[in-house]
This record gives sequence, structure tokens and C-alpha cells, in this order.
Amino acid sequence: MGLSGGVDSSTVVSRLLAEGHDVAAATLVMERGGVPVPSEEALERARALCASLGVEHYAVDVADAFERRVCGPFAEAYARGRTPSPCVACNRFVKVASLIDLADSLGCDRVATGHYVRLETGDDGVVRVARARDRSKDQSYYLCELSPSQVARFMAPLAQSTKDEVRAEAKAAQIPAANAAESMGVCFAPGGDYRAFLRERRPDAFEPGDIIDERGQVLGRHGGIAGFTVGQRRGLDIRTGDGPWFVSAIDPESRQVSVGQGVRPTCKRFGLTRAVLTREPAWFEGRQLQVQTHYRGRPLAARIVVDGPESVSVELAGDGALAAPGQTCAVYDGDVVVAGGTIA
RNA sequence: AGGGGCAUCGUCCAAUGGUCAGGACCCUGGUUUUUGGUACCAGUUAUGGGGGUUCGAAUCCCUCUGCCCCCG
Repeated sequence: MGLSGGVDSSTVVSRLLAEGHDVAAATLVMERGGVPVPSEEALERARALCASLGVEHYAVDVADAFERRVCGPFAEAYARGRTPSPCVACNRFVKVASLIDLADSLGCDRVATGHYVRLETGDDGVVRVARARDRSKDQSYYLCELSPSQVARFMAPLAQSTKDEVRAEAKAAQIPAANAAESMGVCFAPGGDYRAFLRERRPDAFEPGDIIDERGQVLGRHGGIAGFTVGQRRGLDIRTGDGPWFVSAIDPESRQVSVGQGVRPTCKRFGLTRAVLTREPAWFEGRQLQVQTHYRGRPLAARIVVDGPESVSVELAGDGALAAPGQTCAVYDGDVVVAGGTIA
């Protein structure tokens, strides 16, 4: 059981116990810039909770994996003019991966977290991640790149719960974290300031460059490509007075940020790399599915063509979507995640 | 050293002589959010200077300054 020390995971521990499971809890810890993540308080809450419940608790240092699978790629992506989705990578390569490793060493069958997702068994007998009953908290997007073998061992005790129910349950069970604040922002950048983190690690991504329109006209200067994302509007400081401008492309070689005027730049089609598929390629053929290019994004009707083992093409049926290279795109069949990948 | 035109938020524009000079973009802040962005909400900033007419001037008159255009 992954126990961060927050409300959700704390509630999951007591719930699993109540259901009669033999539970061991693990808090994944690391140090970022001299600051412990999660906080000392959260770790202490987790320890205290386990002590009071009689649950074994482990603090697992995941600093190495986090650096290699999340932080490193995060900085690298920005330096290449892309916009990474660190939480998706973290869930797959750090959180769930570490928990499974620990489960193996302890002889545990399954791993659980406090994610708001549901698990659904398909007509082919394969278990997949699906949207939580509480749609407003649904985190299936963040778990869309879990491998099938990971999902097979995954448990999602909060699948049917709402946040309010969890808070009430935590309160009733006298869990100290009941009133803890929601986490937000990148966990590894102090104060959530990812740009300060990047500036220190990749100063080259903060070299000034030109802001140009589609005809190559220079409209302004910028303070580094790491400050921009395709689709971004604010921060360009373009004062033509005739409508907003949006970032349409970022070129790391020339350090040029291209912008277009008027409406948000949307893509009708784009490719996914490092895609994780939970269906056979043939299954996708001609099938009407939905894609989501942001955690809070609306699912959009689309077709998927599998081009290779980890490569697919997405073709939107409607007006297109804001698709920033480097971001995660989740593919749904209704409520069920059938694929996930990185926007090319 | 002829003639004509224009000067309003940071930018681009609006305002029959009459409510706190309006909007868009930018910017700032907030909401939302286990990424970045988007979206939504809110907010700051202006009548080039000086005179005059009028109860009242962004608006009419004079002048200074600065731009633009046409003809020499």
C-alpha cells in the first residue's frame, strides 16, 4: 500500500484493514534540493497512522528512480522545447513500480494507492484502468501509461468514493490527515516553481530568442524556450493590439518560439510515442474512441491507428485539440483506458 | 522653408460639447488543477504641453512640441 500521509492514502489503509487484508504500507521518500519529499510532517503522520493501526511501515527511498525516470527526462524535455507530464511518468516508473518491487520482496500479491480510479475487467479478461465514480476527482489520465502487468496487480480502493466521503470517513476513523490540504504543483520543485528548478539544471533552456509569426516576422523576444508550451497564450507580451497570440511551435535549435494569432492552435491529428496499448492493434481499427490531452480536458472523439509497437496516430473527429508535444494523451473506450502515450 | 492630416491606457481602437473617458490585446492577481498550458473571474494604467471659449471640453479656437502625407 502506497501511503503518502495524505487523506486519501491514509483512508485506504484503514479501509483495506477493515476489509480483512494483510497490509503493509510504504511511503516513497526522496530529497530534492535538501528538502524532504513528502514533508517531514506527512511522513510522520504516515508512521504514526501505521503504528496506531498495527501496520508495518516502510520508508522507501526512490530518489534514484525519480531522478532517472522523472526529473532527468523532465529537464531534458523542456530543453528540447517540449512540455513533459512528470506525474504520469512518476506513477508508472516510480510509484507503482517501486510498490510492486516492494510487494515482491515482501511477498504481497497486490499493491494499492489512494488514486481515484476504477479497475474494470474487459471482455477479454484483461483488467484496465477506468474513470473513477467521482468524475471530478478522476485520475485515470495520470495512470493511463501503466503497463498491463502493473494494472494486473493494482488495487484502487477509492474507485467508488467521492472526495467528501473519503474526508468524512477519515474524520470518523480519526485519521490525523483528514483535514490536510490537497497537494498541487510539481512535487519536486520547491514552492512548485518548476522554472526555478529548470533554470538551475538547464540554463541553456533560458537563453533568449525570437518570437516570430507564421511569416517569420520577429514580434518580440523571449527569455528562454523553457518558459513556453505549445498552445500557451500568456507571457508572450506581444502588443499588436489586435487579438491574442498563441504559441504554435518551439524550435530548440534556433530558440525560436512561433506564434499564431486569433484562436487557439488545435491539432486534428498527431502521433503518440512510447505508447502503452492494452488492446491488440486490430482492435483499434475503425473504432470510435475518445482521447484526452490534459488531466481536466474534455474527452474528444477520435480514431486510433497503431503504427508500431509503441507508436500510434490519433485522428480527431471534431475540431481538434490543444496538443502540446511531450504531454500525455490518454485514449479511452468510454470510461476505460485502452492506451496512453506521449504527444509527438 | 507651400499645403493638408494626426496626437486618448503599455499596444490597437472607441466616446451627438454633458453619468466614475469604454473595449480588445498586454500585464498583474485569483479560481480550477498531483505536470505545463488552456479556460474563467478580477484588477492597475490614458485624453502630448500651454492658453482661450463655455455652466460644462477628449470633442470648439489659438499656440508650442512631435509624427505622417502631398507639392515644390
